[in-house]
Amino acid sequence: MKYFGLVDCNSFYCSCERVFRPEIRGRPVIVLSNNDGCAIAFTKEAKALGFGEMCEPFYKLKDRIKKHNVAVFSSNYTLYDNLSRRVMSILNGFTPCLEIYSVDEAFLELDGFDKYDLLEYGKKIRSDVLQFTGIPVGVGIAKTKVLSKIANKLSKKQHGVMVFKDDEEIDQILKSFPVKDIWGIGYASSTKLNMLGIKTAYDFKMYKDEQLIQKLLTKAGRQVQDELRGISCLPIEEAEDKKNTGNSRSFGSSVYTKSELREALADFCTNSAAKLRAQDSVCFSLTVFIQTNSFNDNAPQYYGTGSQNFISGTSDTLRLIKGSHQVLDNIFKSGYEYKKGGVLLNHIVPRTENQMDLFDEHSDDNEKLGQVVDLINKRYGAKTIQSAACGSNQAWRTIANFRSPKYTNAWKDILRIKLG
DNA sequence: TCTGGGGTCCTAGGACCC
DNA sequence: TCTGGGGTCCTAGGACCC
Repeated sequence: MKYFGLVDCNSFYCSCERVFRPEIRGRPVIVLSNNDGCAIAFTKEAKALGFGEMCEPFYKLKDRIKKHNVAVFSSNYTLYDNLSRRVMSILNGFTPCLEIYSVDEAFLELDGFDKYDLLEYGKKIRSDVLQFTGIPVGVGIAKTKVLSKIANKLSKKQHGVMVFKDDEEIDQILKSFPVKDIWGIGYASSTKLNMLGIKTAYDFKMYKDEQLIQKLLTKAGRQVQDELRGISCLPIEEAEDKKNTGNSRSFGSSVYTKSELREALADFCTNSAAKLRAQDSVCFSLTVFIQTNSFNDNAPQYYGTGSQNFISGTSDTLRLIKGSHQVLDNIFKSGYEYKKGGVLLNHIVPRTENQMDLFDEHSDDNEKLGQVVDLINKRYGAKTIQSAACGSNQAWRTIANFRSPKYTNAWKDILRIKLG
């Protein structure tokens, strides 16, 4: 019998901050999004104080944060990525078949493991991850991915581990599990299901008219229904190369000029190209967008977007920057207050499948330049070397007033321990 | 010019996820 | 004053072909 485990890190970003700051354990912690814009992660202590609404603007929370002595951090993605890798490497020791679903979640295939005590196995996973990384996790184990998600959610009340084995017990749980909280059922689908009188996961599981479900929720919704019934439709998916990638951000402060946007786009291209090279791929097309502040009702609004195709695939930062600037020339309109922009790379293929073009002047892309830049930045820290097009003025740079040190990847930030 | 049936490929946009 | 970023999958429909 095959089982699926879902391991999910508790309040992951907050837990990462706590690993190197023992004094804030037990204290409420909140982590902010880019530009310290809004709150995106909360510990259970913070939730108990009434925080926890996803993406609530930081400025609205300031007074309450001060009142309750909440520890606040800007997001520190380098730290979170690093700790995520450590967690995943521990999990890899528990199964040969691991799917890293997100920075803080992974599915484990447990094929033939039911001859062991799955509850004990779950506890062992939990205690090992905590011991070796300092990150607390919850473990849910069931016969399908959708059910393991539900088990995981309930594990929070069960000392961190929940195993679904007994069918009657599962039905009891599904009867009090709202259909809108099922993995794969979002707002649109749950509204449709509610209109059919389906309120709980159990209602959905037992609903007989499968053709209607297929029609209303498409194939994806039908698979969720079967997964609730214990019929596995969603296999573990091995990591694959990204099919699209990109980089976009809200600006630290508003920008008005084309030259500032050129700098920001150069920065986005630099980040995106590094991602491409990291998976040894090239892209054939690039999309740029720029937009004004949609929250400001009083200012004129504009959203500009445009694309450019490349004759041969590329991961050359300089070529991408040049392309993004050409698109910008087409879409830029002066007189607007720009607040956000981004670059998306499409039609990505492995470098080995790149189609060269005899008449393309770029066919001799300097791959080695990119590789050397990546190596230098890896060894000496991000942005040690970059294109001058990224500029130095950078009013658009992200604001991060509460950023923790790079404990795991900058020599100057490594903790020192004094003995005696 | 009109008429039919069958097929592929591509793109935009919706829905969902963390 | 201050409002996140990065993905995937699916479907409908247009363009094109025989």
